[in-house]
Amino acid sequence: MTTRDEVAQLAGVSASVVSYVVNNGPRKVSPSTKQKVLEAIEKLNYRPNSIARALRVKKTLALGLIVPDSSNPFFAALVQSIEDIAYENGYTLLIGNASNDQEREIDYIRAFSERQVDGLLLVSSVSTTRSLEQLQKLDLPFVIVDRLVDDKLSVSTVVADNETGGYLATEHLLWHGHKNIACLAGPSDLTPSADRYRGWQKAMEKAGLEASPNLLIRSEFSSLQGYFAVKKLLETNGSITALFVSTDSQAIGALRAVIETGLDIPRDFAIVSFDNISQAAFTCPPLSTINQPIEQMGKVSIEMLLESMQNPKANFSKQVLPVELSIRRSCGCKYAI
Amino acid sequence: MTTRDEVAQLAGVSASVVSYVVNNGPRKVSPSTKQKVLEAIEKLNYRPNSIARALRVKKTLALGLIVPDSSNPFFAALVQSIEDIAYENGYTLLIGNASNDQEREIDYIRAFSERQVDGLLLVSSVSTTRSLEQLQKLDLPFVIVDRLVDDKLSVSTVVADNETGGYLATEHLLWHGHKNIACLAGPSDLTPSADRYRGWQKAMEKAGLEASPNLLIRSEFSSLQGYFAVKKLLETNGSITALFVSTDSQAIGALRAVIETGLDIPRDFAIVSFDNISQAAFTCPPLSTINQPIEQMGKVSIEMLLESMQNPKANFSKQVLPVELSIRRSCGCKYAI
DNA sequence: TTGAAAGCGCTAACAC
DNA sequence: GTGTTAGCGCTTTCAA
Repeated sequence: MTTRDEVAQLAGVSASVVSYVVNNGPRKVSPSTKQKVLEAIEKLNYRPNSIARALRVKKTLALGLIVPDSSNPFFAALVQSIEDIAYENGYTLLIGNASNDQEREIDYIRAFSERQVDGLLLVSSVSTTRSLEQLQKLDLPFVIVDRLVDDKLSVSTVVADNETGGYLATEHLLWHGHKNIACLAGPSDLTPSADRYRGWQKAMEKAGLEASPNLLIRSEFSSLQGYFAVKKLLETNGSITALFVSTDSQAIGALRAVIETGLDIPRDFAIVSFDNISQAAFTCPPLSTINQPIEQMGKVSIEMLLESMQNPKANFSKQVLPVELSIRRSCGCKYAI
Repeated sequence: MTTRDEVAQLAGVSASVVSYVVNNGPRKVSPSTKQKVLEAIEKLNYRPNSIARALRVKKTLALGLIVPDSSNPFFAALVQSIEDIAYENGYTLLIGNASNDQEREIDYIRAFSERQVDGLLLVSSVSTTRSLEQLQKLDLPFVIVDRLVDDKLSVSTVVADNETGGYLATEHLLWHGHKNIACLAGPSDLTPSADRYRGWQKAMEKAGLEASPNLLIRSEFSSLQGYFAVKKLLETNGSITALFVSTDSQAIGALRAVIETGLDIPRDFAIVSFDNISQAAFTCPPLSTINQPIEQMGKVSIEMLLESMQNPKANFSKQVLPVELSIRRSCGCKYAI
């Protein structure tokens, strides 16, 4: 690797001048010397060492992102959207897959902070509290994504309006005339899961129906677990005619479980789920689902992070992004895609 | 941020001793001083600055990974498996999504090398040649994943046995009695796509059938593009009864296109695809597909990279990983999942 | 318009 | 067993 000093030597100038031309500043250099430097850079194929630069200026232009499961389509889409905006802003993304493991998550927080990332985006695997403790004593700008934290804490968060989403989904199922509407929720310690569940509950109660415990089942956020959960539900409860599922991933398994019992969707059984991942348009039947503005979520997250990087611990904000029902076929509506 | 010098001062020792206890070497320190240092570290909540360390030792313990589209389920799975092994080995992953854009890919190569990653894993978006030029003059260990390069080049690669996969898939369709077997390939400049296509071609020819151009269609690697391509194919060619699709993503769209024409799969029409992403088990009907050993691919890639990091430009290797047919329902076989 | 020099936080070779 | 010191490659202030 060639260094700045070698360039300086070849160009016959001092090291600082090389720096000025590489960074276009902070001082001006005469066109002729600039030319010489540029030629030397070209000739030696010089590339500035950003590690050395980072040490000096105390900025790495790197951001950390930790997610529970990067191959889950929802997170994959979120990661992509975040990566995109990071790239636009000249930042590089360090990615950590916590694999739904709290220890690993905390490990990554530490590793990324040691690597001096300028900011951190975190989607917690389990509860956010322990990671929060870790982060608080780290003096590292961060924002919590897709997880709600105690309102009293001075922590920036961005989430979708999960409760409203659960409500809208259930309401739509009620509108189709269903009364026995079950809910397939996710793990209870994740706030999106809890909020979507609450939305279902409220819609049921508003309609004068009981959100009874035996209408509620839970599973991890995967198609396979969704499949098993619904399979079991249908074996024990034959009167159910509709289901609100807390993620599209689970719904993909749910569809299969329902179909295997010989029921036709949507004729005999309706499903509305949540997320609107791109696969939702290609299930059979296509999923009616609550659209989560994934791109916007990524965009807002980074914007908030950059904001709090400029204004360290000044202001924090809690953003709740709107959701809407995206109608396809699984709910019983007539129109396709 | 507290630094090593502050720790040294509080513990009443020299800076090097702090270094020795933090790194468990290279020199021994007496238990008592070690204790003092540890206490100071604890008290000040000291975290070593790995940027400074990297500058000194010329190792960042960071690896770069560039993929064409991180939200594509296949790449998402690949990224996850690579991240996992990187983590096990104490490396952090910088991730770059090229968005199928050659310029952006090259941009990332440059950015990652400036960041002094210890090694790079690349899945090219378009042709690998331009990126290869860039990499060659960079003196950065790298391995090309899921793309073949000219055998004569001293470049390490790991790919699945795509041609055999295409052959096996088509052979299975032939075994089911199909004769008019079309092929939905991917972009022709990507080697996996070209190789899978060749597998189809060879199987057809071996069976004495013509791999005629009007049995071949192409689309990008997405469900939506797969859908459009097959839709068009079926409109213009009514005699086709089976289809080999070069990726599961495309096949998900293909399934839908076929079903919309009123045909039943697998009764009237059979499909075998490629990749065996986790979603393939949940389509309807579930996809029979060529299993690509994604985890192993990640594992082997990193191993090869670590190898060539230790042995700079000494030896390179070209690994071809075996594939196998994973039978579900879309091909016409009777057994499920 | 440019050069010299200090120093970012760390490691490790050289002293003792 | 421990302290001192010379850098790693860079930015930027201080001088000229």
